[in-house]
Amino acid sequence: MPAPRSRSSAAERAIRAAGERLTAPRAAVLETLLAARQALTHHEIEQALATRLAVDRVTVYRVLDWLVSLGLAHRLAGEDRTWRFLATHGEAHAAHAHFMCSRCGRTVCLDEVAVPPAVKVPRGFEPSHVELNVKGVCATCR
Amino acid sequence: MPAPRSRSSAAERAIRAAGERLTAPRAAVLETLLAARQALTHHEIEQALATRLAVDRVTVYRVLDWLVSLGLAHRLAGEDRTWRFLATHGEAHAAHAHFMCSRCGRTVCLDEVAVPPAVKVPRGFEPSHVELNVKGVCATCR
DNA sequence: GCCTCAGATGCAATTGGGTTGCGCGCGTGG
DNA sequence: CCACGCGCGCAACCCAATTGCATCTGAGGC
Repeated sequence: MPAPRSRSSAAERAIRAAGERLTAPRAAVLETLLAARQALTHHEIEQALATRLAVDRVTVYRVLDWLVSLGLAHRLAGEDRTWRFLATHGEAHAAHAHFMCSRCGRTVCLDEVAVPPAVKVPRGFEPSHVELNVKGVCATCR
Repeated sequence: MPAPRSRSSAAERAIRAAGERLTAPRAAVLETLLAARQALTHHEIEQALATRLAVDRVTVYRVLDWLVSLGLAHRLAGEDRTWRFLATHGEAHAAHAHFMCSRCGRTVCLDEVAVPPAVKVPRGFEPSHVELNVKGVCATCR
């Protein structure tokens, strides 16, 4: 049960809780990610921000890197060779599946699909996490 | 039981069998892929070719695209936003897992890991194939 | 409330993987 | 051996992402 719209947004609270400096670009980017129902490209984030706050392209990149390093966001490499970002909604979802549309690049989480928690890898290799990606065509592209 | 080095290489035979024009760059690229024990970047392929045949950068890209469209090769998007290619050794391996090193990008097949053949996706979505990628650090990078 | 400064931002230039356009060359079928 | 259409090489281009640097600012200390 989220508090009935406190003065500080969930994004701001998360940044404060992490003991990091709270700035307008950071809050805006994280809010955008938290509100998204699918993985967003850098470009999509920039567009979403445009209506509320002018943020430099480079700053968006840096904020995203920073969110990833803090564990507040995920970075996904898509088929179109662009990064897509996803907020980690508190859940430390170690592993979860994604659906990636080969036509439009749209990427959504598949929470119902189980991802093998551990896999057998060659001697000396050290796995950090497992990604299960389903490629195909999304509903709107069909 | 491969034939004891016939006049035509496996690559040449595969191209002929596909009813496609056989050219030096095509044979050389496919031979390189078939000999590789891991996924190769465009750059790695170019380097491997350099010792035996001068092939233009663009030609390598086009040959690779062509191999993929013929189903003779796979294309993988890596974390470093570069394509990596893998020969499909005859096996129509619909789904198989890969290990990707976050440090050097090295990508190898994990034949022992089972990939779920079918997954549940949202209504209207049409999955074509499933990719299971294990991210981590490889033996040489540790 | 004001000062300070490490760290965040904005701007411009750069990198690098990948792609495209086009004329020439060559593999293949006749 | 010839003709033709596809594949090749060259050069220019595209664009996501990165880097360098000067300026600005959030947040703790006074």
